[in-house]
Amino acid sequence: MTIHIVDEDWDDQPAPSMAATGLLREPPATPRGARTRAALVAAARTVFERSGYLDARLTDITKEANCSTGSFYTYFDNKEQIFAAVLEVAQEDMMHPGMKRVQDTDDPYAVLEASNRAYLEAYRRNAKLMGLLEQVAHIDPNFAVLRRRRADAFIARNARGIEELQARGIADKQLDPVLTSRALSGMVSRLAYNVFVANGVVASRDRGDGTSVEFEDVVFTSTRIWANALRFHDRD
Amino acid sequence: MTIHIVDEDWDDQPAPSMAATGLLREPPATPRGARTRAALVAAARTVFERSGYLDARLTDITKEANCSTGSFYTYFDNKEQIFAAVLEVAQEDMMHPGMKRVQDTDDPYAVLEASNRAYLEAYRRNAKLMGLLEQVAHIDPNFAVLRRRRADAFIARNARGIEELQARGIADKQLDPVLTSRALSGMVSRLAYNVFVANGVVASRDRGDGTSVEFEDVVFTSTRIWANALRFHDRD
Amino acid sequence: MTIHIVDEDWDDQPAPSMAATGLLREPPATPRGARTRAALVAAARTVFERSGYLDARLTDITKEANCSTGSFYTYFDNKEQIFAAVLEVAQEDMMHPGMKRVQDTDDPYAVLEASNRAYLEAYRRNAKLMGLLEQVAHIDPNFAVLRRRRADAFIARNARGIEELQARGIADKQLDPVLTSRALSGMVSRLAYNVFVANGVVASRDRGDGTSVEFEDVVFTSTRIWANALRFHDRD
Amino acid sequence: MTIHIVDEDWDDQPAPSMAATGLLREPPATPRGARTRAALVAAARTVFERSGYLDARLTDITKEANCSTGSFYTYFDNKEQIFAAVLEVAQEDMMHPGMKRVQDTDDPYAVLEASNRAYLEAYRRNAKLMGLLEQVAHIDPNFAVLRRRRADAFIARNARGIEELQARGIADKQLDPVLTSRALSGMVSRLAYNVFVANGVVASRDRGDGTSVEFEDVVFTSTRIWANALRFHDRD
DNA sequence: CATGAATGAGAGTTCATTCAT
DNA sequence: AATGAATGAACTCTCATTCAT
Repeated sequence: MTIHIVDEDWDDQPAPSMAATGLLREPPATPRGARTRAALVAAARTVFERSGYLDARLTDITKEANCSTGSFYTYFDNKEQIFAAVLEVAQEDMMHPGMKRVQDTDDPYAVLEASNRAYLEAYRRNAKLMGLLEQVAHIDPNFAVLRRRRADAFIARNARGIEELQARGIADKQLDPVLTSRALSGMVSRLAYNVFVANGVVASRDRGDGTSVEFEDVVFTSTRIWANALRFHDRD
Repeated sequence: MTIHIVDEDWDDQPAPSMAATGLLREPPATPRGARTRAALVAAARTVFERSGYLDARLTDITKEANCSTGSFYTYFDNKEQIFAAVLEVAQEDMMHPGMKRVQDTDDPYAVLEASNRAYLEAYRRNAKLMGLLEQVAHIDPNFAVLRRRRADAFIARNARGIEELQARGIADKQLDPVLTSRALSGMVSRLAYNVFVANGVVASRDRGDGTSVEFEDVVFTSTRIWANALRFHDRD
Repeated sequence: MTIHIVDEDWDDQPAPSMAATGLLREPPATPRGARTRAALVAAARTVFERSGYLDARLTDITKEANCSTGSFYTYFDNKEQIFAAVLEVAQEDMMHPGMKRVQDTDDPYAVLEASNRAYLEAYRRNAKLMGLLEQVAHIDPNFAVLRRRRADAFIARNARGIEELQARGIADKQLDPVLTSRALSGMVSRLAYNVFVANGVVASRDRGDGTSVEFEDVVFTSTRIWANALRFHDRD
Repeated sequence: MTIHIVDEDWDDQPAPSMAATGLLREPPATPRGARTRAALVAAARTVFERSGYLDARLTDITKEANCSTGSFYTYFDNKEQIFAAVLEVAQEDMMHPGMKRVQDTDDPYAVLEASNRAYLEAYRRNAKLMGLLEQVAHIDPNFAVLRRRRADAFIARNARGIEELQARGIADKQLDPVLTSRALSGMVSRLAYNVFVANGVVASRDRGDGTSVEFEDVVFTSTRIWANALRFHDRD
């Protein structure tokens, strides 16, 4: 079975992703240029994660990269574009999280679980950046579109997975596959955001309690809700 | 049964709401003052919904309200504070959406559905504002906290509902009530956002397809997923 | 002998003083008015002493006086004018410090000392206000003139005293009476400022040592320097 | 002998001077930058002397320096900081007034006189700026502290001089060295202020008389009062 | 006389972007 | 390619003063 649960935010189709953000420039010609560009992107990630997208000033980035203001414009047009470049780099890790796909089993629950775990691990690993993307998607329509595109691709695929399961009599036939896919995919990514991002940003300053949730609990609950929602158990 | 499905964003406990944003000033002493203040809040909502939080200039608001910049500062300290006031006003509508609570039935499914429908209707009615809140919560930590607080109250309540159902043998006992509540509440509010807000913002400019989702489908799917996830049907 | 050492800042000729600051308005007609005006002046002193002249906002004063902004303009034209009114009131105390004039003695040193002590006591008593006047005289030319006029009157009188002593062979005849009067009067008022005002404002935040000077030491040193400078001792 | 009469305002210990105002930024990297910065400082001095500290607008300064508002902030944080820079430059001249120190003589009176003359000449040369500093010290606590620190260093040194003279039997032993140093140092600087600054500011608009004091008279009187106060003459 | 809302010119400050070196 | 100074439009916020009630 091919269900790849989840992910409104990332897919592994690199093609459309950056087209959305618009035309990264052609790569630097000289190795020196490549080095500078890379330094800028790395610095940008650092600064964005430290200060947030809005508060990051271009000069913060160039300072962090040990280069001049002018050099920035040799490689990027503006903040938006370098943020896209940061995403580009991180995408690698989000996309190929090295999850040993549980392909050998036919147990849908096991597949679901593996998929969720892989996603949540990647999310946790890139939590700061995911938070950033969330922020930026709410600020810059271009990134909202980007985010949306990726999500839609995922949703579509999961929707096909659901359909398949329905056809095989394993999943609740009353559910609309697309809408259900949207709902459940969104559920996991939102939960990931709440647990891995917001807990760090919001909760820490606000709560005294130990509301930290165990990672395995998140995996288990996400998976079980998916499975329940689709009524896997009814097979039995 | 007392489950009041969902809502990460609003609850009907007025107390903590504005305390978070801090101290609205004492209300105007004269009717004239009250009128001006109200005009400003209304203008603010208009401008915010038109331009978004970040692009809204204070002068846009005063212009819209037909008053001077100075008057703005008679009633508010800054953009943040007037946004809180806008929320304050809208809260009313979100809180008491006039849902005829299905109290006469003991059917958990019916209760769930009524609750979801009421929530989704209110969300749709205030879609622009909800989108705004989402944006601002990602920009201003104060509003992130505000949003979080409200959500937590809701989640806690729904968690108790779930526990109760578990005790009565109606709901899947394997699920952690709090985490499940978080996941499912988040699912509905995220879905609402995607359907009522993002579709307007993102889709319109980007999609040619008729991705508009029928309202009733959203109600049905949300409810069914909730019910399935908790395994209501197992009773039968 | 008639020497009345010191004071660049105050004299007992009330007449010219306020003319300089310009026309306090005619006093309120009704007793209620008088009360409001008095409240404003008292409040102004409080606020000025708390925040300094520049940082004192008119609304701070009216708030402190429990009256409306509008009322302020019933009695004063602006901040300058109410400050003049504050000075007017305090002048009383600076002018008639209840010093039992040592008239019965012919010992110039004793007279000097009594005069200095009386001045320094009054200065210390009104230290905050004196500091304020110093500040304002450096900001508003009108008050610089006011201050100058008062000082000049004093200097002139002391100059006459010095002349007299020179004539009697008690004081150094090489000294120009007016310039000497200026120098020595200025010395005492500056010392008073440094000890009673600046020590509180500047030193406290900056020094850990106990640089507080004993009041009697100030009296003694001032007096002895005056006496030495004029060469009283040469008589012996 | 080592007495270096007077000066509450300036000393030649460069160390603590600017530390007080805090952290001038690192100097411009290019000559062009250095030119702009210098132009700004010069313009600032002009504008400050023309309009006073309070009335000087940042745009007045940039206009005078023929540069944009932005450039100002390339080199300074605010008005306070550029004022410190103006002082920094002028300090040079106040510190090393080219006074041919009368080192060859052991006559305390001659030393005193030379010292006073040098100080008063420097004061007169920088009269406008000294008036400015006086004003600013009464407005901005940072500069009050700065002024105080410098004065204290001077006072301490002169106090040691007085002590030495007392030990050698040349100066009145009844006087407390520190307090006396304070009083007499203050006397000269205040006199200088009155004669060189206030006469220009206040008198011009207010007096018709020819109150202009001869420079040599000021030197003579200051010196003689110092000498008398310490009872140099008693040696004879 | 008292009230307090309304006014609006004008100040400081930020920072993305340009461009001469 | 790299530098970093220069730019200036744009924005927020203050507060003395006015005036209708």
